Amino acid sequence: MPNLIKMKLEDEIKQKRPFKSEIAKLILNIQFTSSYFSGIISEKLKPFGLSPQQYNVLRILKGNHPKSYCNQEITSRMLDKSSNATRIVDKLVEKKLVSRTEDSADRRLVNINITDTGIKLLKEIDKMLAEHERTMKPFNEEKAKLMNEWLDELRG
Amino acid sequence: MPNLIKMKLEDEIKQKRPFKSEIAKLILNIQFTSSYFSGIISEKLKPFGLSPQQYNVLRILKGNHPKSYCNQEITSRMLDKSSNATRIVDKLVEKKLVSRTEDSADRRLVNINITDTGIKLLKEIDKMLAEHERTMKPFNEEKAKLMNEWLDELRG
DNA sequence: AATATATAATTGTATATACAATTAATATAG
DNA sequence: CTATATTAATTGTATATACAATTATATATT
Repeated sequence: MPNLIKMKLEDEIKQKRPFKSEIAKLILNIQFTSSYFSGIISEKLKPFGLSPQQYNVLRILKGNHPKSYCNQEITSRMLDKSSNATRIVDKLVEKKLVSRTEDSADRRLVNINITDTGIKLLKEIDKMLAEHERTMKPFNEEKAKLMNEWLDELRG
Repeated sequence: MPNLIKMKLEDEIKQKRPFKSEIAKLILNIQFTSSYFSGIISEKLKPFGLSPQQYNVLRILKGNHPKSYCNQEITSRMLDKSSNATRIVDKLVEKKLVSRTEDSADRRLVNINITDTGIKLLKEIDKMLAEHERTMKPFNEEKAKLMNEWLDELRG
């Protein structure tokens, strides 16, 4: 039901009293909407055996392919700054989607590359996501652009 | 640094290529902004010994005080639908912020109430949060209202 | 060059989350 | 009225997260 019709935040979380302010409501709404999309994305990724975080890291690495990124370069590009890149990369190495090599110039660093298998998997996932987007209700690009600016401002 | 000046999402996650669309960017921006606020809120709650989820549940219960809510009524009102209300309530009971009583009419249900200690703690937290809001850069209420509508639409 | 400081990654550990399995009580069907 | 299905909460368990501690290497200081 929540997916089919537009529902106000108050209805989704069954809040009775009005919010103290639109901004107070906005913070909750952002958290709720984020969790809503995480749920959907996580569900869509399940058949591919990836968690949203693993997918995020794979995309970061593909964005720099064929060059590598070290651990901290990945961390600084992740959506969730507090997560542990080492362990996420562990999982991706297990699945042979990325490879690790020690940096010869600075041996503290470890260079991480996406493999061909990883690139192929990402292509499949992107195809699936594009398909999914087609089934979504269209949302105005101009509105999205404004919202992006306002979200940046809200954090600023 | 990210807290002091307005920074675009691309800079925050050091993305080089432009996004495929404003909407694709928006989904990421919502997740990033949500994680940003969660971090702040979680930090602010730490001195009170509460996690964001525990705080969320306390507020839900206060919203219905002096009446109780059962487990599923709490779950349906939580921001994150997939979390386990039983365990969060466990923690709150340990801290004597809520109490549990078996429902006499339907013994499958457990009625959960916020205690006086819980209400007092929430008052302190609200005071602290109001103080924090005063130090925040003001954000236009009208913009916030529009964003709330658009977020609802985006999920719809 | 030896020592201290800083940086990068990993590891340890407690807590939280996702989700299936279980238990207990109630509602429904034959 | 008994058997079955449904509902509510709890428990089990694997995985993920937060964050401190550790290890290894590099840089800076005397």
